[in-house]
Amino acid sequence: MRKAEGPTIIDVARACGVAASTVSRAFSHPGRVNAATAERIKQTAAEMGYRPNPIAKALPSGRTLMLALVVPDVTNPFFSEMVRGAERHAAAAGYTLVLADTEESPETETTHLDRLSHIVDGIVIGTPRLPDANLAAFADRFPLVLVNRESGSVPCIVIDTPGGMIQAAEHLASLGHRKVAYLSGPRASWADRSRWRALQTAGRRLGITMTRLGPFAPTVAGGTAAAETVVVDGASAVIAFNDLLAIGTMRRLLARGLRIPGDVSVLGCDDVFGADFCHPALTTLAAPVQNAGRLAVDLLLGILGHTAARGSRSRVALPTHLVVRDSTGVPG
Amino acid sequence: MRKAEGPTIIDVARACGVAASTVSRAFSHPGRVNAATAERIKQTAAEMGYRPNPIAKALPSGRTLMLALVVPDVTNPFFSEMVRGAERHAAAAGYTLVLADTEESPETETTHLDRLSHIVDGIVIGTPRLPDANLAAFADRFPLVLVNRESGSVPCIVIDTPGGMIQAAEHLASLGHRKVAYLSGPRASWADRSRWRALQTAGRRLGITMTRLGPFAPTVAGGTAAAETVVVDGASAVIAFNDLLAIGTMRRLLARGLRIPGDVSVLGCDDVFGADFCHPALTTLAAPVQNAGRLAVDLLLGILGHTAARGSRSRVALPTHLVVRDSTGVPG
DNA sequence: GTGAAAGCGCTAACAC
DNA sequence: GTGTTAGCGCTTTCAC
Repeated sequence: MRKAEGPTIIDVARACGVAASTVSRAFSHPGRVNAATAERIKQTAAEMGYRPNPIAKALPSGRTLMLALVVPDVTNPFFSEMVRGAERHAAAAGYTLVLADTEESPETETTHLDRLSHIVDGIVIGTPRLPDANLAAFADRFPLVLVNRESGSVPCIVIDTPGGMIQAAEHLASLGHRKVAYLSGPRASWADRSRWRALQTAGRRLGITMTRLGPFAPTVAGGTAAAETVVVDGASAVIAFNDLLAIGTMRRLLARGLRIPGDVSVLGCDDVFGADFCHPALTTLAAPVQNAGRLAVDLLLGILGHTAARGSRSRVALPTHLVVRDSTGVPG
Repeated sequence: MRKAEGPTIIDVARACGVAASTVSRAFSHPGRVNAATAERIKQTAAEMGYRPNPIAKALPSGRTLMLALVVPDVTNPFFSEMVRGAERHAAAAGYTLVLADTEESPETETTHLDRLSHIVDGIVIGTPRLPDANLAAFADRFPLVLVNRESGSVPCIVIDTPGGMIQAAEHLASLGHRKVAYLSGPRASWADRSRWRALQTAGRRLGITMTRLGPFAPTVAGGTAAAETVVVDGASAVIAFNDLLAIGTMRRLLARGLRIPGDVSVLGCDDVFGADFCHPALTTLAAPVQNAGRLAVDLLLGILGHTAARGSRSRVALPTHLVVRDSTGVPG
């Protein structure tokens, strides 16, 4: 913004021969003002090119009509999808979206949360790395919605990957795998813990030996280290924390001369951009990420008192489904 | 934000036995206040947990310390990279980044620009779809920086893809290709026009027959249509507007039983996420996108009068380089 | 060097 | 219904 911009509410008021407050009402509470004058005001306001100043509006009302989305890594397609879902829904509701990237650091996460809380009306935070205590404390004094993380009674949108993990394990079991490795992601990640827990349970039930390898960086680059560990471990199939890690692992495995799925079957999580055109095409547990972003904003708007959703359940679980492609097959 | 939050400047002033204006100065213009009192003020402010209110600060100053980045598609990895570069640099300079997705629509672009101009101090817009006239008019009354688009004297960061196109054409010529097709992107795109122009020139010089196919959607999905056209056209090599289109084209070509690069060589632009692990790995013209995002913010900050860069050239061209992988080879 | 006071553009009681 | 009058929290002359 720049000083001395367009006309203010006062200029419009003067032009219409009414008080500034009437102009304000004409816009904010039409109905509390004579229909005819309201129309006349809007008319001249439009002619004068009057545009309400969001900042000035925010000061007394305490609401900026801005929402923030905090993610650990914008370049990760998983989060790009989330950003899109959130941005779309926010824009549709008349909100502006502020984006913050924590680059996987809990400290940056705190800093951003702190700064943003004075600027926006509410925050959606994707796969937070902060401890439960901090999250709870923050949510206590500020509208907050978590995505892909459960923490006390803080409202959240979770993707039921743990549930899907069972399906994934069954898929591998049916192909004949008896020794499966889980390539874990960030230790601070709630998603990682819950996935591993689900996998352990499924393994026991299906008679599969489950081992947990890692942690590895949840990126394509992280797959290099993961692949080495896989070779040593000797599992006939691996389930990666996410698709990026799975893709990176495949690349390295292939480079080391192993066949996929012949020697090792690889299964990812999320079905992000790239999972279908990598080589071999990745079998993965598809997550409705964009939808998660959208619903998170929806939940937040509900908390802010905009939607009928007010007071409804504050934990939404989204189903996943297994997409079988070419990276999994019978062992040997 | 929420009403009745923490302590205000007045509370701090009272606690220190000074005037509110002194507290204000202690933060905004230290030096214009006694060093000792300034220290005492900051001390107690910290103790009381005082946090300056950005909104209140923005009203009189007219500066919100927010910047906006407007892109046509956040889920496109090309723009995710740009977002990251911009976000990082903005955050480092103490600015908050607002993100807007136009979803390839010029109308939405206008709407966003309009809305944002009242909220942020400056705007970076990636590969705008708006006509030059609109862009110029807007830039005239508001700090604006273009990325990947040149328009009159509006400050911009351009990636020298046209220059790189020559290199790409030479690469194909040296492999023996004599008939090359350009798979074009959005017609409203400046990048598309300049790439095609460079290609025509290079084609003439190298004795290559260049044909322009399309336009196609600059996405993986857009590649399906492109591939069909390529088959009909009969070119031995294609250069796609971007990597996504190239990847989509390869998928479809492969599905139709053609060999790459045997039957058709495919060359992309940008070297985005996925270009290295798609199949076959894509030969592409690498663009320093993240850097472009960073520099765009830098240029904008310069315009806002923050950096020494003030008054320096307002058009920065970034070099590209060809990354040869497996999707190009000798024809036949 | 510091205090008092007048806004920034808009909203929200509270009168009339 | 509409005008008047305070602010929202901070910055910024302008005195002293």
